[in-house]
Amino acid sequence: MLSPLKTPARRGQRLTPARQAILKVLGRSPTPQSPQEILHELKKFKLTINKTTVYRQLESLLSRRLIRAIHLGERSVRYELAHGLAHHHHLVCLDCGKITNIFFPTDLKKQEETIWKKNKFEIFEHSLEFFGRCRTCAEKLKKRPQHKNVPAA
Amino acid sequence: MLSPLKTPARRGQRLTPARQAILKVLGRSPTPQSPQEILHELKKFKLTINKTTVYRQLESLLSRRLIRAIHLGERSVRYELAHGLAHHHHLVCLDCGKITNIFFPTDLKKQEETIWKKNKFEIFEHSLEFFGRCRTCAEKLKKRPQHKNVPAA
DNA sequence: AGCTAAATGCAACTTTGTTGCATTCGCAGC
DNA sequence: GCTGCGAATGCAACAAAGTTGCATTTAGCT
Repeated sequence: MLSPLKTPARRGQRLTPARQAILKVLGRSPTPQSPQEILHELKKFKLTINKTTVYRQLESLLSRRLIRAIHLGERSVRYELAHGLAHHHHLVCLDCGKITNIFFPTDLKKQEETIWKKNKFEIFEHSLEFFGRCRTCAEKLKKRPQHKNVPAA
Repeated sequence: MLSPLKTPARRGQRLTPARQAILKVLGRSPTPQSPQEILHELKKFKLTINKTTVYRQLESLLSRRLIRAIHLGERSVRYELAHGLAHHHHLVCLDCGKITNIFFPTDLKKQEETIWKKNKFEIFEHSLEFFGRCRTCAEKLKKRPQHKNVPAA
């Protein structure tokens, strides 16, 4: 994360090409994108945007709740449009890294209430991600039984 | 994560001072620790262990399922003993960064079954973390209404 | 005690994200 | 449409976190 901005409240006032392009990239992507991936996508649009700008725009968009940060256990954080999709979670394949969105009602309301009662901890959001092996990798495994990221216990 | 080891299967064969010390640090800590924190703790034991060794041991311990990796939206991954505590989740205060373990039955079995049926995605593990504000920070806020990491929408 | 491969330390390196500062540009007011 | 202000950008240098190659040490076997 970037450190606090000098004038955080004023950020995100202008509709600049960089901001538009980043939103466009995120809008087109079905799954959350890392800063590196965004940078890479921007080049396809023939827009060479400096990485500093990308990081700063992502922070601005995040602080205004236009995008959400997703943590899938990688070095980079991923981002997705906050209002692009209904509330959902992610499946992460530990073999190929593929990310899939899943939509189903996770009724955590009761549990969030319990936490509030027990711990007096006020919950703003939660993160629920599933890690495992996707169908494609499972089929490959049948043919050639070997995989890289999931060593035996 | 480190790239695949040359001989991953053979790692973790010896009981070395470094391995013992890292397990001791994790065993003493109530909440998951980052590599930096582990490194810092080790110094308290008058053990100066190289960061490379720490990263390699953590990977070895992880691959043997002696520890678990926890991702709380920071740059670093955190680790905790795999068998130290029953299955649990975490509360992360966005104001002060405090981490709390919570133990309650999250019945995600049905949902994991649904995912298997629908997506043919085999789940090995899940990650459920709650982000918000702890009691202490909430009380501070009453006195001096200001906080840093949770800008208004 | 000697052997061998696992484990370690070190330095150099890569990747990812950050900061300071000079310059450019969106846009509100004229 | 011009102008001025401050937001936004680019660049280069920096910082933090993690990785690699390789020479050396050491745990655990015989």
